[in-house]
Amino acid sequence: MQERRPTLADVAREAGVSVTAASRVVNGGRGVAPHVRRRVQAVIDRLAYRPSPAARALAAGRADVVELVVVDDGECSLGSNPYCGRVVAGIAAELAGSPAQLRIHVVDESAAPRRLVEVAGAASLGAILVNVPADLGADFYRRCDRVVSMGRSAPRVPFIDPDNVAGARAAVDHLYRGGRRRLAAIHGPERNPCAIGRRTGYQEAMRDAGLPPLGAGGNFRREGGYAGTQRLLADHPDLDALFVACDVMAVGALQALAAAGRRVPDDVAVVGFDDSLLVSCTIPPLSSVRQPVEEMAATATRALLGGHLAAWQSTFPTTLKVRESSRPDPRRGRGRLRRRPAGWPRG
Amino acid sequence: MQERRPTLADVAREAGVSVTAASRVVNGGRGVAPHVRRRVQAVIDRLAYRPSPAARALAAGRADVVELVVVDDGECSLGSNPYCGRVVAGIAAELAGSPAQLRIHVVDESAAPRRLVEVAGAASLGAILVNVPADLGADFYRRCDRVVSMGRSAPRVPFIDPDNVAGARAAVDHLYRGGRRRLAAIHGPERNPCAIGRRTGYQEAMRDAGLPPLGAGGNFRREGGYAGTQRLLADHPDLDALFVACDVMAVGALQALAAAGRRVPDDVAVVGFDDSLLVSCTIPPLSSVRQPVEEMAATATRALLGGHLAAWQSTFPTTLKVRESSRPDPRRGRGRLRRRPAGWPRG
DNA sequence: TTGTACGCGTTATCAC
DNA sequence: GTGATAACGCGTACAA
Repeated sequence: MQERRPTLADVAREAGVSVTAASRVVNGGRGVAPHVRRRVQAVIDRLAYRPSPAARALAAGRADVVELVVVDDGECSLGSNPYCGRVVAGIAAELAGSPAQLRIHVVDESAAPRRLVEVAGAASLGAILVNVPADLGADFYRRCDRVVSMGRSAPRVPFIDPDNVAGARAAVDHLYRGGRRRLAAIHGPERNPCAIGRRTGYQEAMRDAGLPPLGAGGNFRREGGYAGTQRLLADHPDLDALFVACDVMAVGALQALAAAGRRVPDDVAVVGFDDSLLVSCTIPPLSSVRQPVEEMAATATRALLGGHLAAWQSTFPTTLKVRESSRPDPRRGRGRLRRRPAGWPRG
Repeated sequence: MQERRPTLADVAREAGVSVTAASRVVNGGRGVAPHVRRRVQAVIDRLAYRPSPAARALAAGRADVVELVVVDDGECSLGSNPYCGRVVAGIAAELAGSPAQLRIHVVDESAAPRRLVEVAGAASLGAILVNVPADLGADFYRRCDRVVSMGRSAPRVPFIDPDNVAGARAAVDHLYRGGRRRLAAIHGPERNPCAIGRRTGYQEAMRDAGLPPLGAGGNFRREGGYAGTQRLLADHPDLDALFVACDVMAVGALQALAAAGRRVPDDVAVVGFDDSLLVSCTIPPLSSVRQPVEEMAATATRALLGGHLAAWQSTFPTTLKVRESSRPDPRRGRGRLRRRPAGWPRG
């Protein structure tokens, strides 16, 4: 179907120079006379020469490939979780224009330990980890230090994460200012680092506000949000606000509230976390704490390409996106607002 | 950080055989004495030998890589469209276990013509195309015949698609049996092959039912669903069912209906298309025509790996998933025209 | 059945 | 500034 692709040797011969010179031109290397460079470049364009990634990888001992490793535990799979897609989009955007490419490994939870060893051994530019448990992250890091974890991992593993604590605090703050006082939360998985941060933020903010924390445990699934809301409604029928640790669960919460006959936001205000594509799909549209996943993934990618990763880490600010699900109820008067206690977090 | 990875030569030396024999064992080739095979295999395991993809690609002239090409036109980006994630998941699942890997190219609409040429030129195992317009698909096929388009493309380009026509018919059928007679549709982009199939199915089914088609054009975005629904409500205030060409638009439709004070499914039944993760996020849960995207992507991948792609094509059955948004209204008799509920219409 | 030797397209080292 | 040339790790005719 296609002719043999032109090689560097073809270019060199055609331009009347050595392959070394041609290689230098291709790679923008130093030590080539300007007129030679121009001549070679012309030939490259004419032949539509593209270097062979395989040969380049073999010779250089490293491939221009960023590995994306996603551990699929049912909650976080590419097919069913908006987060993963955003990560891919962010990496892809950063890689566009560079010769580097993105390779994806979706590994089943059970096969993860084995598969991660393989990927770590074969990684070149580096790897980005999504939903990789801390112990496996540490293991990976031991084998390959060119790695960034999306979200905190084991202590020394480079990571990038959103400011979960501040995000949760902002959500509580916003709900409090809207006059809500029976302010409950649905948390994520017990030991998930993101979930821990969001729970901490909620608890700190509630303590600062002098309110009792009302929490229900959960996973990061819709069903968990639904069940958690049912439990909370049973235990605290008078609750008037919900902070939910992720959008997917928040969707379940909205459904549970609707099923229980509570109006949103009139009876109960709801704020989710992630600001995923789901927020505009609910009725009413969901307030949510935005984490800039695409930018974070792009930053992680840049860090990998850059190289200096020793103890690298980065925390991105989160921003509260207020939508219909948490508009202040006009019936709640300002008079019901408590005075701000000392140490109340700034917005 | 890591020792030099063992090479095939290491394995051969360690096992006391030639590299050829070792290579045969690695690749499961024929012509190796059983006891030799076992001995070599033992060494491979002991050294944890993994063949170098780069060297293999260079020597064999082809890399074990499946290229996924997604044209990002704003409607179909990995970050914001559930469909793309499902494709990735399907390919990844099929590739798990094989040495082949998945490489992702998200190409901007404007850069698509240029980028597709590059990918086609460098493709090895082959490519899977998502949201690639027919003309570009034809162009790609001309340069590289190891390609499958997700959804119909230009005439000779191998493709895999859901049975859009039958899916749409099933949706209309279901709504009709639920007693709906003022049955409108919101279509997808004018020239999108999937959208065309769904529109055709709707129109055929309506004709067969002896009902006048009521259609509004749209894109595949939520806003399009919202606007289309508003238009339809304005033009046909008595409509009692909506078939929407994709879930994302259906979400918009649900919102528009809610804003207009129409109850779902009591006043208006809604059926979407795709059965994406959105269906369980709406209130009420959305009936939808399921297309098995993951399986389709896996099948496409298998086809690529298999090789015989000349004029290959495959159409997958769609199945209607009935949920709350289109439950038959008990007040409606089967086949009887509906009675107007009290308090309607308004606005 | 087994082994030798060359080629794949590129980078990098070192002489010129 | 330029150019031979040796790796890089593997597949595979071809010879034994």
